[in-house]
Amino acid sequence: MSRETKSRLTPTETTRARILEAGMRCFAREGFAGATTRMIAAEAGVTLPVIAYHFGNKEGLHRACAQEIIEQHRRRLLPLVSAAHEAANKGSLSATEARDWLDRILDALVEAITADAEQRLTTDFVLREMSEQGPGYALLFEGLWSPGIGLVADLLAIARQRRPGKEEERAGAVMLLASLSAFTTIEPVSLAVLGWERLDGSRRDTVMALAKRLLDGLVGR
Amino acid sequence: MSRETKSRLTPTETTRARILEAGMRCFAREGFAGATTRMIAAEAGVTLPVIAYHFGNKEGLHRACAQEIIEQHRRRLLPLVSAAHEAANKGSLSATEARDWLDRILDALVEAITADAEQRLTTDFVLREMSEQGPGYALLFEGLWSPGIGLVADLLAIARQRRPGKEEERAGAVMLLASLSAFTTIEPVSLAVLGWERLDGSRRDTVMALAKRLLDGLVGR
DNA sequence: CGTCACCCCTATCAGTTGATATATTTCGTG
DNA sequence: CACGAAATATATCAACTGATAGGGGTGACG
Repeated sequence: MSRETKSRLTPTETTRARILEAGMRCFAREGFAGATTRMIAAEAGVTLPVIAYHFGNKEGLHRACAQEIIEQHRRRLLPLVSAAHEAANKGSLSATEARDWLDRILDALVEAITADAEQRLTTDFVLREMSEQGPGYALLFEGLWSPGIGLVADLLAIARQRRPGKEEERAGAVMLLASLSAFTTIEPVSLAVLGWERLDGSRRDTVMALAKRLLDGLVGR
Repeated sequence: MSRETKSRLTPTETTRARILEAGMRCFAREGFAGATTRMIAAEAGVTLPVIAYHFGNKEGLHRACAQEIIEQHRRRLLPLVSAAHEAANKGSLSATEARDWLDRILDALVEAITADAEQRLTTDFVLREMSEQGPGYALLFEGLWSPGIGLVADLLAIARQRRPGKEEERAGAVMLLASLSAFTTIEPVSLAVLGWERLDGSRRDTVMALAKRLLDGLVGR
């Protein structure tokens, strides 16, 4: 379970890290059932049993990937999210300020979605897990998804000058974020519909503007 | 390929129909890769080779399911869709009329989403296929998805009093429909977030109202 | 130098899956 | 009833998957 080693980045740790990264890529691309342990091992440059040695089994690796993603996002998004959450909870947030927070969050999400494949790894992993609900689902739901929806819902409530906690706001938050799945889960389909090859510069702006208009509708302008 | 029999519903045809239905259920529930031919055969009450006898192989069955869905939807939605499409193409549609059509389409979609499991079969099948892009993908994309998006995009353009065909409207249509995936692809997740058990009466109204508000945002009220 | 824990590999297993060769049944038709 | 074609079942195959038993190499430490 705990793998504290005295010196950092021993050869063992780099092997473990390589497997973890290969697992992320494969799971994000193929899903838990679709990714084979041989595929992961090959991509990590190791042989099959090494995975079991470090992570127990395929499920263990999947959970470890989910945990890694949660910690990455905590490191990256914690300042943004905790500040917003704190302000929202204190009740010291005006409607327009809440709307600003929502804009910023949407910006960050569209940014994450339109990033290059390497950066989209975690996004793809998480969204795929929300559809499949594999071994890492519970971790991601509790550690990432549920709190994220909660934050957006609270901000929505403040922006609409209602008291938070209502189901309506949570459902709205869920649907708003789901609208972005057009360019994640079913991205190739959407790109084919639009005749786009990928989501570069000006097209990202288009998507961003559309997300803002959807938000407008939710907030009631 | 062609299986025209003179008399209707010969025992052979009912076997074929049972397999088709079992395939729909299994593919909708587990996806193309996840559903096993044995699972389908058992659910249809036949043995393995019968599937191959009627459909060639697993891929053939999957394509046949996709084809069946397309024809079902054509029969069911053709009056609605073709009337809307015709009106949209003739340019004889006012902005408010276009908005009415969009409302009606959203109603129908939310209705389809919140129906019981049996009725959601085709919806689940289609959406799963948009994510996985299995053997039946091309059929569903050309026969259902792409024209559907096109219709919504054209109506959106008219409702906004722009000329149709712009990428912006198509992207908006894609995102609007994707927002509904909150209660299809990732339905269990959303229900867990909301503390709901299922999407019954009043909750369906909530979702419907939210979809309308998202549409408001797209149209610009 | 010995040895012992740690790390990684080769080889192999049992279970599952899609497919099919072959046998049996069913049924219309003469 | 006879017979042949269509429809279904039995038995089996090769490929693949997750897992692991067992061996070898390496380095820290006495």
